[in-house]
Amino acid sequence: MSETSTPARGRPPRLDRERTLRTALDLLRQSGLDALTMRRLAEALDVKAGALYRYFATKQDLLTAMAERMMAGVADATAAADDGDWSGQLRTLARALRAALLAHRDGARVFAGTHATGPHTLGIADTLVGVLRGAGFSDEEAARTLFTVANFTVGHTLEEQAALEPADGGADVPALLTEAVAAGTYPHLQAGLSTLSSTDFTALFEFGLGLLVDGLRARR
Amino acid sequence: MSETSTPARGRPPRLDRERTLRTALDLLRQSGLDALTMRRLAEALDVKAGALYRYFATKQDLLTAMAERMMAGVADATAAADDGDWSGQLRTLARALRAALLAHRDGARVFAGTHATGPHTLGIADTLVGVLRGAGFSDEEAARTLFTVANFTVGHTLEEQAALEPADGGADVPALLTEAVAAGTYPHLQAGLSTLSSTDFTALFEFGLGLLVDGLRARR
DNA sequence: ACCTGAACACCGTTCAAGT
DNA sequence: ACCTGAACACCGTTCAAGT
Repeated sequence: MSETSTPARGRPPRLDRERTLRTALDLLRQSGLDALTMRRLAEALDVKAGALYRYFATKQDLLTAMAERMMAGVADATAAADDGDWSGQLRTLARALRAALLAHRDGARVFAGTHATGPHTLGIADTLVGVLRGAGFSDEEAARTLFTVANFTVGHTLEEQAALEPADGGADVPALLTEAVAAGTYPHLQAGLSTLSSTDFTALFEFGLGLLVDGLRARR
Repeated sequence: MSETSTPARGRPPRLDRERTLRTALDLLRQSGLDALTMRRLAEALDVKAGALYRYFATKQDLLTAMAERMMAGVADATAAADDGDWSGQLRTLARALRAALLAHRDGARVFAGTHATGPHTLGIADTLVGVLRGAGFSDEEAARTLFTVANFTVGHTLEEQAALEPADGGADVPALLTEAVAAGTYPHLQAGLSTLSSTDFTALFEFGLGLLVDGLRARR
């Protein structure tokens, strides 16, 4: 009885899902999604690329596991908060989801590109639906709200992280927008220019979240 | 004076942005974004891949032009509609945006992965902001609503089109969800299961859009 | 049992050279 | 001026063979 229950015949593995996952998330944080290749990940693990396929059937599988792992902190952050009624709890949940995506470089792109169905992801979903059912919303309204809040949050954070990246293509969006608007063609965009080129994504997220919550309140 | 104003010295080009763009959108419709490679596009145009770079600096450039082209029909579809007050016009705009993304395979993925700032895209944005300003919302509220509606719509359609794709990885999401929920671990998801595994994305979109509109109404 | 070596079938992009 | 040929520096994935 040296350490584990299974006999462990042959050499002990140098690799496992856990170490691979941690290294992949580190590499993501350092280099971004486009630089996260199976070959570079293997190199960081001091192994050849082919070896990764013993633990993850495809790269997509690995990305799904990464997305699920990103959701790990959300439940705790939510439980810790003291947030009153259903609307406060819903806000807390949505903010924690955005924060979890923002906590990893390209987090929203990874999450949007996969379909995580692990315990963390399902736990968050269950909690959110539970908050709404507890507040008297129907099962159908609660389920639809889950999707609406998730889709809005992911859509928002996708934009937010895209705006944060260097945008190596050249001119950034605000600059292009300012230029196009200056020509006088888009009067309404011109009026909202200061907000449109603002980088206060938190205020923007809170605005959208506020609309959803008020819309829900009107339905009770 | 044979045909155009410019002298056209040398052979007439076999390629141009317009034909390349049309062929690229055709290829997208037939094969999806993952199969849209510069090499395959070149083959469809009966040319070698290197030739494409005379018209588009990078693949990202081509994708941005495709995203802009997808927005072409939105303004017309919006103008044709007879939709009453600001809330009806806002709904029409959001529905037309979703329809434009759905009209092309992987449309939302293409749109989300680029930052189109062409006249169609800016025209839609200007119209939406104009509707809200005309209804008495502040410039800031109008601009923030633009982002909220766009982010929600793109986030929703990303999910919708992902659910429509074959999902070659194996079991589909509803199946996985049903299985996980059956274990009894997620009581609230279990209650909403019929809605959660429903494929009525139009109803889902309308629910979210309705929340946003009602939220806006509460702000006037 | 676990990993390497080596290959297969691709990618986006560049650029000298041809026409 | 426009396109080809050929290369550069990569990809994800598979699988016989080694240890």
